[in-house]
Amino acid sequence: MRTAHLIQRNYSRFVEPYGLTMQQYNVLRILRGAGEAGLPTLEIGERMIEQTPGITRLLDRLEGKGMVRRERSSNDRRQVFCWIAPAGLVLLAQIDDPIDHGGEKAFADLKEDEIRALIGQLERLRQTLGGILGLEV
Amino acid sequence: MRTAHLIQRNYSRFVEPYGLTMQQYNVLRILRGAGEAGLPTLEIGERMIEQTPGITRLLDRLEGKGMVRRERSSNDRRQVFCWIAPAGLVLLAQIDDPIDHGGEKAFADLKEDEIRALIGQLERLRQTLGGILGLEV
DNA sequence: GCGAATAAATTGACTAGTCAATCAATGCAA
DNA sequence: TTGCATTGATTGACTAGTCAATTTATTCGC
Repeated sequence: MRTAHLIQRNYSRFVEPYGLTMQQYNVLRILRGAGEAGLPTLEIGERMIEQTPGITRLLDRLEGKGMVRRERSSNDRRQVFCWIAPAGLVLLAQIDDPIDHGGEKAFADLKEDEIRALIGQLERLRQTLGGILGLEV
Repeated sequence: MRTAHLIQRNYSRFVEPYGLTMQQYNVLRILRGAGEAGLPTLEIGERMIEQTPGITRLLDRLEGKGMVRRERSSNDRRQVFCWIAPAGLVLLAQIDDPIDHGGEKAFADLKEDEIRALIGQLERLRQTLGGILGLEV
């Protein structure tokens, strides 16, 4: 948990100058990945670590900044679809390089196969925890 | 970060029935460890993951529940010393066993030496990150 | 011994994460 | 086809984490 906290802070340095939090950055990345199709609100939540009520408010803020567009689906009027707005794409394009570079530096001390081992062990841990908690991981 | 989040949730299950959050539980553990001597506010913060302004408010809530006692130091009147209150000790005594047991279950799938390797790699990662961010780890 | 720098703690304002409750739309079953 | 459960999303109320600014007390240099 200490390590996760430091990683969070490390990445935050790169997105905060652009007025984004890590979570907001994450949502934008997910929406960029979804492309023209967009995504319903709760599906964004499923791809993040977070619980659903938080997603709505995250999107509120991003919409307020003009980074995201939302529209109630005419197909199933319970759903609200979300798209990344052009301003969001421009912003991401600026952040992509520095943040990737910053991430590499953090892991520079670990060898390729150590990183793989680390990921594997964390995955097994999540598997166990997911079973205990009855959640997807 | 996903794994850390699940671990947090796993432990939360055990402390929330007692009206505590994980961070509050953590503070109580630290204060129990400090014993009769108590600890100044910011030293508690240093032993946690958190930044200082959050500690004050954490302690406000714990004091409100009668779990913590605070007193301005007569020695250096800038400092506020904190102690765990008797009610806090009683509460911890109830939680200790279930939470330790719950923690063991989470790591049951990893072998002893895998856990050691995991800890070592996370430590090296924190070392690197601490250097980059200019923080203690 | 005085004034400036420093240290400990707090407050304000914000974002985020959580649970419980609510609301509207949809689907299903008799 | 009407009533009831389910689903998608939101709101309210709370805890937590962060930064910037502030308050109060101490220390250091001269």
